[in-house]
Amino acid sequence: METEYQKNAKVFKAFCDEKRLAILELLRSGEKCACVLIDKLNIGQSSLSYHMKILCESGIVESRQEGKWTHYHISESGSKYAIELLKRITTPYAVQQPNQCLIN
Amino acid sequence: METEYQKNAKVFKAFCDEKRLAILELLRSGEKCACVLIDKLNIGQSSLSYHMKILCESGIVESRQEGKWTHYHISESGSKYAIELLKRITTPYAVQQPNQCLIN
DNA sequence: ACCTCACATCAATTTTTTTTGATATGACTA
DNA sequence: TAGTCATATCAAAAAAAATTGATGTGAGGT
Repeated sequence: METEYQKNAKVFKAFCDEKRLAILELLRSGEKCACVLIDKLNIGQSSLSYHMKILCESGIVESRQEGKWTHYHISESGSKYAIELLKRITTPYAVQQPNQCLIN
Repeated sequence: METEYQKNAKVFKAFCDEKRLAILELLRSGEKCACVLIDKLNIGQSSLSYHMKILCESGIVESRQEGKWTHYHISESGSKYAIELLKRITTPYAVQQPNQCLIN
């Protein structure tokens, strides 16, 4: 069984590797075919495939098949989700303070 | 030399491990001493120290010395920075389109 | 000054992630 | 339907991250 923490960690795996950040940077300018990414990034074919799998599993990237080619693009909903999640896990929450009302 | 990608990856290293997410969750309710964290998570002393170092280096957590004790808390500025960074790297930017003006 | 406590650091080991080269799959093409 | 191309998957190797137990360090207490 996957814990909440493992599930959330998976989302941020997308961003904790420099190769994947480089891939995302390329995708920022629009959808790219795998072959273009391989070409621009100096990376082996199976290595790219591995990273794309992680990016897709994180929800940050989506793929679209077109004949033989696979095109990848940044998922708007996935990105929004990650941003909200990041906000949530870094926001302190109000702790039940001992009652400080003087008349009690 | 550290690339921009390596530098950014370091920020998100804070969030891609379940133990560190568990630590952050504890810190959400307020500053905690290392000994409390060790106690609440089931983790060795040197292991906690290792994770705290990564969290501090990411900028997400800050530490405060008080006598023998080290207290850790979530850094508001570090969190804000991470959120802005995440927004930036997942936001597609407008690409120079071929000029589509009909009179040219 | 010595002892103890809380934590950091280190070195060795274990575990996980990443890379690599080989092979599989599934779509187009001749 | 045989061949080729793009990509996924696999297994082995390499590299990086995490855990562990031992030792170091620096603050307080006696």
